[in-house]
Amino acid sequence: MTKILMVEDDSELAEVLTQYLLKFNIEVTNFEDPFLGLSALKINTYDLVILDLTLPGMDGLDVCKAILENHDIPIIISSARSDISDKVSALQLGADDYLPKPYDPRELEVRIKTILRRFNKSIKTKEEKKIFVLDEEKKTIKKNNLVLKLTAAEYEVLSLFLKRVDFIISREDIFEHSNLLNSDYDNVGSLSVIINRIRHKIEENTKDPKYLHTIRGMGYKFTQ
Amino acid sequence: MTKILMVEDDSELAEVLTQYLLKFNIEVTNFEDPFLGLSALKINTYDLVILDLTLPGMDGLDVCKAILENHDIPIIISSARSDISDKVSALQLGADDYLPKPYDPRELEVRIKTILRRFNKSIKTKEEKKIFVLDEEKKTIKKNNLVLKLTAAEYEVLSLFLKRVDFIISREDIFEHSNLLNSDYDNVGSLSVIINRIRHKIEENTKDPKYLHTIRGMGYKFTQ
DNA sequence: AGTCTTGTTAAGACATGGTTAAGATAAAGT
DNA sequence: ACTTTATCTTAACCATGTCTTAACAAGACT
Repeated sequence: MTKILMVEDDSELAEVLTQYLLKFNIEVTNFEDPFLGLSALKINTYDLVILDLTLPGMDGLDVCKAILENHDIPIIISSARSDISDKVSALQLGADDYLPKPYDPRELEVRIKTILRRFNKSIKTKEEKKIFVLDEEKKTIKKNNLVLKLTAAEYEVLSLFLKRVDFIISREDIFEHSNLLNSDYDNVGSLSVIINRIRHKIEENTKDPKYLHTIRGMGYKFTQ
Repeated sequence: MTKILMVEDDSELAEVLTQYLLKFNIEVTNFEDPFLGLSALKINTYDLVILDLTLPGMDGLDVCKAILENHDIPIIISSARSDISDKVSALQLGADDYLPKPYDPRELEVRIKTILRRFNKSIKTKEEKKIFVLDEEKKTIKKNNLVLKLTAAEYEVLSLFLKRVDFIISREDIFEHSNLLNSDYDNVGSLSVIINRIRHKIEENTKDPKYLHTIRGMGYKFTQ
């Protein structure tokens, strides 16, 4: 979960952005008062700051400077002023991006991700990247939030793959971990038929699978 | 001196920017043809790429993708199109910034500096940047965080090299430590074919290998 | 009975590793 | 410097084992 500190006095806008970003597993905490924001930064850890420059009664750039002096955290400046000298001075001061209002929330979202990608390459907004979701209780597997229509054996096999994403699973392993399939280690032929059927349900092009890969001589591997 | 590779088919604009950025100790090399730019990137080292999206007769995003696949270099997209979906897809692809034309050269200058500031910082933080990473559990080898598509025999051989970086390994040794390859010490010919195939997957220029070196009369040596 | 699911089979598609031969390259000999 | 020789590279091809897939059979469930 990515955590963001926002300093924005327009509470309505803040709420809209908070709701929007939440969809992408980004948690926003807003402070209308920049000093409250500054002290929150000292207590909690955040991944990024979104700072409104056009704060009433004070210079947002000073706040920006104050943050940078004490923290190594990326800052995105958001401002109603869009003239070039503002942009230049904010970025020169150390901000990482400058978004003139009004902006599209989608742009904010990708810019956040772009900056965090560089800042810390290991920030993987994991949840949103999951195309396949296994629900063991309901015994369903969703692809892009759509429940796949799988038979019992297909579910059994695919769920095993989902529990061991990126690992090579041998045919024997699949038989071992599945109580449905005939535990005859000989009939590997039937397994390729099941794999084939699964592929037809989850892949766009079964000839060139995106998710369920064959590792020749070893078994299969699932990649999200 | 900061070196920048620019791909821009408007030669007039390119000239203006080159002159402007030179004042700030930034050297710009422009290529009107993106493929020339791509090959220049392989030969020389640059600190950043400025890529014009609206290239005639081709998709600039493909160029962007091609660059990112082979290089870890910041990219600023410059485009005459300013609609949100273009921005979003470019940034999602891995670009570091998106500047809609026309823009002020001053803004370009500070954005270059902003990105390089972060980029250099993030390089400093990652202690060891291993280019090749072997994951014996998953039976994968990554080059720059990208999983290489290797066959069983190729994996076997390359993983041996990765375990003995900087050591000369004789052909016999390779056969000994690999259970896949025919243990006929005579058929050294087939090994050079495998080496060749590995080189094609990991080297930029197989004629002048950066990693997998031939030690004539002795064997091979791998260097990270 | 009718439908759905799983297993069997067999043809053939495919990837892989090996073979070969021509050519490139480097070292050694003259 | 030149030729010779040994060594290595590389493209093209082939044999082989592996995997896919369609069609069908057998069984299970409704």
